[in-house]
This record gives sequence, structure tokens and C-alpha cells, in this order.
Amino acid sequence: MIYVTFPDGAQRQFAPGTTGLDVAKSISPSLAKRTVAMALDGVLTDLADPITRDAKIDFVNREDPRALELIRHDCAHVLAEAVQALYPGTQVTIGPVIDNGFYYDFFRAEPFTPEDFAAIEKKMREIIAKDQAFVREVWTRDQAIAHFEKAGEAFKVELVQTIPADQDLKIYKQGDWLDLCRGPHMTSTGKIGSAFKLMKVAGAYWRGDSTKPMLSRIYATAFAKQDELDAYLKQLEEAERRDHRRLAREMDLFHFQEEGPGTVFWHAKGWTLFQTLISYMRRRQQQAGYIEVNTPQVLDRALWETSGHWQTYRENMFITQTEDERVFALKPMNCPGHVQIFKNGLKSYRDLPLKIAEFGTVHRYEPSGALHGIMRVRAFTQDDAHIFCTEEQIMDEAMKINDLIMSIYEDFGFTDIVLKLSTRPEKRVGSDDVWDKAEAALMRVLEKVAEGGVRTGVNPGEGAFYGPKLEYTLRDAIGREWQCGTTQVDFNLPTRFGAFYIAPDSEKTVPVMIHRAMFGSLERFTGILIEHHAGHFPLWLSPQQITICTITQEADEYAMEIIAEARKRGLRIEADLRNEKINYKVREHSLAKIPVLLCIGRKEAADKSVSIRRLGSQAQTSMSLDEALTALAAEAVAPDLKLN
RNA sequence: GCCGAUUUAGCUCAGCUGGUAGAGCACCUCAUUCGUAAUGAGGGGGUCGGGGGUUCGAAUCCCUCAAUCGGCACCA
Repeated sequence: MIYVTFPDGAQRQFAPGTTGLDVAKSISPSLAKRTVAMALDGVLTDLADPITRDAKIDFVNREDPRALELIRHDCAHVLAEAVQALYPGTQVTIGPVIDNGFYYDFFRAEPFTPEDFAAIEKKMREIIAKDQAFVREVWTRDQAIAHFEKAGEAFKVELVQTIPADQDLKIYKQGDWLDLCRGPHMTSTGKIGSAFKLMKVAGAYWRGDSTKPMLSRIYATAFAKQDELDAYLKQLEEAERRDHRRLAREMDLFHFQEEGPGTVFWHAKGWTLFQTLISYMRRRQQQAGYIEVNTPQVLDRALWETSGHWQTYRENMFITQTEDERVFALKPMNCPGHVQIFKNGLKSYRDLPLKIAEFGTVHRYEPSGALHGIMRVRAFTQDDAHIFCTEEQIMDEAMKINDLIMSIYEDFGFTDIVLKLSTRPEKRVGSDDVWDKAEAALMRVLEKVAEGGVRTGVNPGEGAFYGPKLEYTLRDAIGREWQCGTTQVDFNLPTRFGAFYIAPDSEKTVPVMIHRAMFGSLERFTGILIEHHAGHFPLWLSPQQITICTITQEADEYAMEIIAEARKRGLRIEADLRNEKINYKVREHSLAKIPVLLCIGRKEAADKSVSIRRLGSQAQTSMSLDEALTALAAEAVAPDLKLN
């Protein structure tokens, strides 16, 4: 006999091989009816699975958060059946659950279009209505290969062939349709419910490999309940409203045009924001002991051959050839430039760590399909720095960078950070003991940071070819994650360029180079800020902080006085003196997301006061001009300059 | 780069199976000087993404290039 333990701690005996369903039935028919799966010792399992050992059992109904994955996975199977029913000859491949939904990749000569969705969804509802049981079978490899070959499912055959020979092949059937699948599934298709929706079609490479065939992917989502689906769709709309490309137009921040794909035309307001970020970062870096430099935009090909970039990234570089046939490249990175500055003049161990920073604009010929607003561009500015130090200093410097990055993100309102360590890739340079040291140093940083309550993780084999790296990912106001900061340890480049310092023993010694960026790309970080705040910037970041809205022309002169006084205090302010109604002006400047509106009419002009209206509120506050400007100027101080 | 979609006025979009371009907002002019999210009237504005082709005739059909969007791949 086996012992089954229930969530309340009660134990009961069953014959070995009793299924979860039998156990549920033994408790009550209604429990059996509403249970869609079980968790055995915490592992989600088919309810029809026999229980063969002592285990804790937990019945999962479809409202259980753990069931969501099953609903989506089951729905993927139903999607595949529906597609094969409607479009004979379509081959199935894989259909996994992903964040917020699932997809299924099909192979078909003619790709799907969103116009097909209505028919597919209808067919899916029919399949769900039939409420066929999911039945699991275990097949041999040969049996599976024979079946899928006969069915013309070449991709499935390939999948079966990649599964280790000693492993069972699980087949899940729903009525006549079946799929190779790891499971688990719910008891029947009817449990999926009706809160699902096909979202979009896309192309995707078979096995994620660009040398393999392009498949037709259908993205979809499913939830336990309709209101959850509705909430999700609403969230997507919200994300669209925050889209930085749309807000940039509405707020007059920047634009793109055809002649410069992937390169930004910064308008005055966007550039003000950009410069505010640079000023902020410059202060933080100076305080942290960095020196700031500037290196050439265009450098001889020979330099890039020495650095190794020419060999690896030639096709992604902007190249230019001059009249004398000399080949130059626009810099795709700042590192080689910084090494030149390090090498210029003899360096001593006493100079280390030497922290060289640059707001370096780099050009990279990114694949056309990669471009995305200002998030992914072909010309961008990095808050780049390289720390030349000894091996012994790596840990300490990486920790200092970490503290600086965390403090900076906090100033921008990002407190949910994930830190990941990427370790040595297969293709790499440098000896293993050097890698050991570098990884150990970064791992200690990771552990220390984890102790402080930050989420951490490891990406094995994801490091750069020259060294391991730490990657900082932040989560924005609507939960999306963005990778920004990075710390990379490099033993390679200083050697390639023959950089050295004089060690205490008078020997020439190659320094370690730590690459480090905190915003990452200024363009990208700006985009993240736009979306994070949905354009409602805090005062210190807002490109235009105040608009004065006059109610009558009698206040024009006073408006000019306010402007002069506010600008003296460093506030970014404009006046709207147009002959328009106050309603019109309030609406227009609210839509432009100006954080502070100062409305002035005859009354305010007479007693030198202002009526303040803040973005997002309809409340009006009246106070004296001096009082108002003092408060606003105090609020507009950058977080690093605030005294408290 | 690959798959798919899209490209019409500054913006958002309409324009059926080919018959010679339209709306709202914005802009300009005039009137209105008004108290916290759209005052009224009038007016101007488009090589229909570029190039080529089919046709008596192309925004509309075909080819091609480009950009953009959604994914995939890429991201030093």
C-alpha cells in the first residue's frame, strides 16, 4: 500500500497504481469533477497518472494559479488541431507556453494572416465544446517516427530523433488528434474554457536558427476567466499608450526619417532630457573618481584589426574610405580609444585603478529588422567607462560599480533590479585560471548583492569572448524588463594593444580592463524613462517644467516677469500668451504633459500671485509668485543634488 | 538579414470590383479678451513612400527599391 498525504496533513492508504482521479473520487465526486490536474510532491502531473509511491497530493482546479500554464498548453494543442483541420497539409512543430500566453509554430507554404483568426478561433471553440479527454500514451521512438513519417510531419520526426534513445516518448491524444508532448495536461479540452484569443502572426526560424526554414507562428493567450483576459488586453493598450515613439511625437521630443534609418533627430525638448541625463551622470561619475575624456569618431581600420573588431564585426561597422584610399571606420565601441589614452605616457601601479569615462557616440550597422524607435538604433551614445586596474582590484571595483548603478537606478525610480552573471562561453580567449579569477570576483559581487536582497541569477556560457559580465536588468512601471547596465571584465584588449603599467617590482604588467556602462545607451534609457513615466516626468527630468497660461492680455507683462524670475532660478519655463480661452490652453498643455501650469489673469497680475495646476490633477492652488517658484525650484533639483 | 503587414495633408484615418482625392484635428486669417481639458466664421494645404510596368485611363493591378510596424535571428 502507499500513503497519500493531503494538504491538510491527513493521510490515507491506497493501492499502488491508484490514479489521482480515483483518489479525488474517493473524497467526493464534485472534487473529482472540478479537479483538472494534481501536484504530486509539488510537481504538476496528469490527474490520470497512477500514483506509485508515498506522496503528498494537492488537487488543482482550473482557477488555481498553477493551472494557468496547463490551460495555455492545452489551448496550444487545440490551436494546432484546429489549424490542421482547417488547413490540411500544415505541419505542426512546437507550441510552448510563454509569458502572457503561448504560441504554436506551423510549417505551411502560405503563411497565416490575422484574417484567418476568426475561423481558427471558431474551430477551437468547437473542439473545446466537444470536451474530449486528453489521453496520454507512451510510444517507442520507432513507433513515433513511423507515425509522424506517415503523417508527413517531418519536423516532428526531427524532434523525436533528437530525444535521447532511452527516454519515453509521450503522446497526448484529444479525440483523433495527437501530438508529441512532455505534458502534463488537464483532464479534457473542455477545461480550457473560452477566455482565449489569437493575438498575432509572425515568422520564426525552426529551432531558432536563421539557417533553418522559416515557420509561421501564431501567438495567442488564454486565461482561466474572461475578466483576466480583458485585464490583460487592457494592459496591452496601456503599453501602447506609453509607447515612446508615440509619446515622442505628442511631446515633440525627436523624430526619425527615411534618410537616416536608425538615427535620431533630437528636437529641443528631447535633447534637453538627454542632456539632463548626461549632466546627472557626469556629476555621479566625477564624484566616484572617474575622469572624462573624448576620443575620435573615425579611426583607421588598423586599430580595429588590432582590437579584433574588424574580424568579428566588419559587416556591422560603418566604413569610410578617403581620397587617399585609406580605410577608416566609425567607432562601434569606445574601448580601443580609451586604451590609447591609457597607453599615452607611462603608467604606474600608483595610477590604478584609472577610471576613464566618455559619453561616447558609437555607430553600429544593426540589421534592419532590429531597429526599434530609440530603443535600438544605429548611432547611440553610451555612458561608457573603462577601469584599468590590477587583478586584485577587480572585486572591489566591480562592487563600487554595483553600488553606483543601484544608487543611480534608485534616483530614477527603478528599485526592482535583477542582476545576472554571464560566465565563460565556449568560444573565448584567455587561460582558464584567469577566467577562474574573473568569474570568482564577479560571483562574490553577485553573492554580496544577493545578500542585500537583490534578485540574482547566472547565465552560464553567456559571457563575452574576452571575459565574464554582470548584467543589470530593471523593471519598469508596467512590469517590463530592460537590460541596461553591464560590468565586463576583460583580460584580452589590454594585451592586444600592448598596454602596461609599471608594477611595484618595476616589471611591465598588463592591466585588467573593466568595461562598464550604467545607462547603457542614453537613447535606450531615455526611451525606457519615457515609457516608465508614460511621459509624466518628474520635475527634474521634464524638458519643459512650466507653462504660463495667461487668461487675458492684461497678464502678458506679468508673464514675462515670471519667466525672467523663474529662469533665474534655473527653471525651464515658457509662456502661452495666445489669444485663446484658458480651457483651451489648459487642455493643450496638459496633453503636451507639461507638469506645472501657472494660470494668471487680472487678479494674479495685481497681487503677484499664481494659480498652480499640476499635471494629472484638476486642483488649483493659489500662492505668491515667490513662494511658488521657491517650491518648484526646490522640487526640480536633481536627486543627487538634494541635501537630505 | 528572414517571414508577414503597412506607407494617402503636419497628425489620425476614409477612398467599393481601375474613371482622375476626402474627413476630423492641426495650420493661416478675421472676430472674440474669456478664470482651469476643444469659442465661432472663413481660408490654404496632397508628385497618394520612390522608380518602373500594364492600361484609353492607376491612390487602386503587376514588378522593384526604401522606410515603418509585429515577430524571428542579431545585439561587441
